[in-house]
Amino acid sequence: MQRLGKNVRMADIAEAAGVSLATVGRVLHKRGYVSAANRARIERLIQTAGYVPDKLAQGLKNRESKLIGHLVVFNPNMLFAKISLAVNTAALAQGFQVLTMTGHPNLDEEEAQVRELIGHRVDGVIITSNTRVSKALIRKLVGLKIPVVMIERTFTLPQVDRIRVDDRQGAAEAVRHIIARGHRRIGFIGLPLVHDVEKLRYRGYCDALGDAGLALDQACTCFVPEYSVAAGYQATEALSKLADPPTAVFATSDLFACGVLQALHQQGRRVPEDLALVGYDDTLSALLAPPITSVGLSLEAIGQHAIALILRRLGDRKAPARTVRVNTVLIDRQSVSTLA
Amino acid sequence: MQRLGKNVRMADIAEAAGVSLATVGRVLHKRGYVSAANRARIERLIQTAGYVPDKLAQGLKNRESKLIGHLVVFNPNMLFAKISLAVNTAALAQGFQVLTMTGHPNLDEEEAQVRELIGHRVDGVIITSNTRVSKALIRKLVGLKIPVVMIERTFTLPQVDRIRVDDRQGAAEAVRHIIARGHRRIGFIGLPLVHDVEKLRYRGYCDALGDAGLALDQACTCFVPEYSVAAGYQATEALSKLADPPTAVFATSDLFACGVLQALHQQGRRVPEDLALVGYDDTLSALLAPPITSVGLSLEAIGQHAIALILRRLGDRKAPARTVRVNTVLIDRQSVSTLA
DNA sequence: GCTGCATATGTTAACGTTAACACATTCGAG
DNA sequence: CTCGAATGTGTTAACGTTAACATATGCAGC
Repeated sequence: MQRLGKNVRMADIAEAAGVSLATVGRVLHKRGYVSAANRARIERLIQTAGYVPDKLAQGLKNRESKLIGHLVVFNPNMLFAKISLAVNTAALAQGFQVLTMTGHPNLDEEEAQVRELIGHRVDGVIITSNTRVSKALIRKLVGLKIPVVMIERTFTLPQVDRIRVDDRQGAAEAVRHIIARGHRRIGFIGLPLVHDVEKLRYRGYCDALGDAGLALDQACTCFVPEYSVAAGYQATEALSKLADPPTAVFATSDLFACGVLQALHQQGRRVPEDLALVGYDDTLSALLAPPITSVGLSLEAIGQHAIALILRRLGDRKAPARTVRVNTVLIDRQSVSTLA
Repeated sequence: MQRLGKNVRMADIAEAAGVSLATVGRVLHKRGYVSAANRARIERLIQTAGYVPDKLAQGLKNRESKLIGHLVVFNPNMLFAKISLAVNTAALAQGFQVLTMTGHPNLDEEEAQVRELIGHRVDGVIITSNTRVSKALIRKLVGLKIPVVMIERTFTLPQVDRIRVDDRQGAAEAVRHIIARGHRRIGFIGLPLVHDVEKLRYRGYCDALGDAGLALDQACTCFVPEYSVAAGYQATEALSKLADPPTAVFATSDLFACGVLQALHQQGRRVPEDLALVGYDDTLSALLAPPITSVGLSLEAIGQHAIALILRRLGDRKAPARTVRVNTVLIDRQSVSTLA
């Protein structure tokens, strides 16, 4: 039966068992009637021959590839790599594989990547926040009836589901934690408010200050151009130079927290003694010296929801767009000192 | 021509252009004769209709999926995520997509993952060092004539190509760098020598000491059970308690370096003033306070070689096994002080 | 001894692409 | 004007799987 160096086919099993393709198919799909004797024989043959169904043929016939596309850009703190991992894991649990496109897409490449996914006839596409993928391109996918899920992207599109992290609440919780330890002047490091996600984190920061009756001091808020260590470093230097510098800093990314620590190290100051520090995304915070309190995202939940949303839409292609909210978890690592 | 919500097929193009499938095929493959008029018309139709060839059908016919499997386990420092990224990028440049399996495989799962890849009829499989994938399973792939490339795994198997990083040289260079700055007692933190990769790094450490005429002091070498921050922390505490503690430490992973920094922070000591430190893999070192000198791996080279080896074997399935060596790059970040 | 249903199996036409093959037409060289 | 390239196009049989349809036997109920 073994055709040298070739994959075993249903036909090979059928021949060896002396039955037709259909009977083998019935055993494989556990559907329809097969005599006990034949079933046993076929199952044994499948085992010993190491038959594995050809997903290409299955896909061609069934019009489904069991492949899901994931558009994402990895960044230095590898948050998106972790999301990618979560997506992969959740997909695998449902019998899907993930094609991850991690480009740095100029707008041409972006289009090429989507074409690539369409070519592979992916059953769904997940688009994460830090890609540029345009509405037009998403509409193209929708037009092809390919379910699309966006993670942490803010615009809405008919028949496109979304996953949003409750960043406002997450940030507020972090800042409340700082306030509870007695801090009154709390610095903020984040991206300009043109980024919706960042807007939410900033609002959460404001919420917490407001709830505690603390005034928002513009001098304490640093808006930097990009997620990077260097940006955190520079922001910290700026904050240090203030006449009345903050005693604590809330950073909207662990990358910023790294920069804060580097700046402090340079100045010979320490966390938490000289400055309290809380980061965001919990990607690096456990690794730093000292380990930093940070706001963790529920990555597994994100992955599972992404797959679940695709599955749902695979069942009902014209279901109304749904937005799933995912919460955050404050992970306390003692980088916030208690102030007198 | 548009069949609502369905992908455009060659047949649709052919019909619209008033030609046969074969003619469209000739345009698509740029092969054979097509009249200029027809060519232009067909090309335009392909454009406007947004035709994308079905890789499932192509794969079924051509017995190639344009998919490459990658077996890997992501670890906390995300080194393997970065390798994964490099592999993806290199694959894409050659028209391949990557199916990444990032399990924490008990030996059953491992088998299931490989079956999954076989099911998708991957054109090749890349296996990275930190998986458990057994020889038996690899032999199965070889039996199916699927090219296999192993990254940083040490055993040899006929028709299985390998990529090895020149860890011995990389470690030696790092330690020589430390010695050049005047250090004489240099600690070592690494895994037990049962791991071949670690064995090489340890040998490199010994090489450098030997070349400099320095004695190897067993007391300065810490073999810890796993790559982790905690292990680095504990090793540092142990080294600190020595009567004659080292003035520098070479760690075989940036994760260890993180632990070293945490331990020093705890003790109120500083890098590089109180201890020189060099890490390995350059995954985290740039983010730490202070940034740490580390041995970088040529990730892009690893990715490109992996794909190139698969391509080569796709051309000649019974080519003899080849091992490609990839070098390292010492990235100096001033975490090694100059001793008197 | 039918009828009808449960059981058991086989045949065949897709799915979208490719490539081998066949069949035209044109044109230049002899 | 005829032969053989060169040019241009069409037909068809795979690739491996699925599912609709067809067929056949045995047996219970009447």
